Amino acid sequence: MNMENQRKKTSGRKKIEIKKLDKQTNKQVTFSKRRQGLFKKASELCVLCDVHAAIVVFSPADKLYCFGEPNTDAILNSYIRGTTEFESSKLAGNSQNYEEYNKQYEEALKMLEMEKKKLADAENLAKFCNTFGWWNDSIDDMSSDQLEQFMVSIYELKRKLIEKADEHVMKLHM
Amino acid sequence: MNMENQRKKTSGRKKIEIKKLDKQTNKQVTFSKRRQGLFKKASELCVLCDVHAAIVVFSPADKLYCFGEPNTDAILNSYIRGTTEFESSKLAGNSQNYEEYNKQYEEALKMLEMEKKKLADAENLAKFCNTFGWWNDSIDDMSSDQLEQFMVSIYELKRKLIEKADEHVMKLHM
DNA sequence: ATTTCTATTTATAAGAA
DNA sequence: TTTCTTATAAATAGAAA
Repeated sequence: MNMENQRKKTSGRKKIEIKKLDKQTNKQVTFSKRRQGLFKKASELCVLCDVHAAIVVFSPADKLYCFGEPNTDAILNSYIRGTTEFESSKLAGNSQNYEEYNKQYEEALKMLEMEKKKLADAENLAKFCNTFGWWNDSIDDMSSDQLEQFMVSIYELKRKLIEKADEHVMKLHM
Repeated sequence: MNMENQRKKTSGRKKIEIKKLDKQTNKQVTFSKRRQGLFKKASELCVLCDVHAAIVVFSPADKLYCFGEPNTDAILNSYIRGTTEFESSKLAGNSQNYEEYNKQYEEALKMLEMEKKKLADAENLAKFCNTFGWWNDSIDDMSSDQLEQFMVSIYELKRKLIEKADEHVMKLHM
């Protein structure tokens, strides 16, 4: 390549901020290009992953463009009915707007599970205590054997809990 | 950087043919990545060109993912009606889906709150037990996490204690 | 299922047609 | 509105985590 007199034909791609484009013409061109890119990406996704998808876009001039694999209507029908071939219960997220919401929900569920697990442990301890009737009778009434066994068991449990505590970092109310 | 012994950490991106991926795991990963990319592109398109769009995709596991600007239902509604007006969706199916979803979330939150309350109670019990030396080892030197685990585990004990403990016994210790 | 890392492959902003 | 060119910005395949 003649570096000496080979001027760059273009300034090349420039970084742009993702915000509403001002110039109408530029907006049109960008829409055209990016819509093509979007549909291409969608197509590749469908082929590569063997999945169905549909896209509906309205141009700046309110013209409708759509993509569908196998076809737009089929996909949208599935979505709208939320059933047929696809169960609505498999809904992973209703839209990008719900994503944050969804995350919160998942988070809440996760924490709930952890709490349940903790309570399950407590339940085991309770059963253990019931076995020795500690709460029905007075400690004074326990035989020395029973008492000793009880304490040993409590120690064991406590040790396990301490070990386990290292795995969990719950700061729910700390 | 040491060029001599600085091995490339990855082979880098490879060109791939756009055809159905065979390996299930790879398909899953690719789907996740490309779906994100697709939604991002859609989002950028909507912002840059100030337009509306919606995407519906079913994952390899038949989970539904969707994107919508301003929201999926509105766009699809417009598409179906063949109009450019963006009315709020009146599609019962989806409304129900959302409501059901919302209900589940609220439910989860409510239960989480209850669990939190229980833990708070357990904490009080732990302090109580410690105060009266019910445990041979002091729990003072337990880390907060350990302590919490411990407290959770004796939650059930506390409940039974409150239910069955003799007022007299309690007063003896107090 | 989502995400990290990084070498490469792709997509594209500009400018002009 | 879509296309061409090209320098550069972005997306992402592969391997793990």
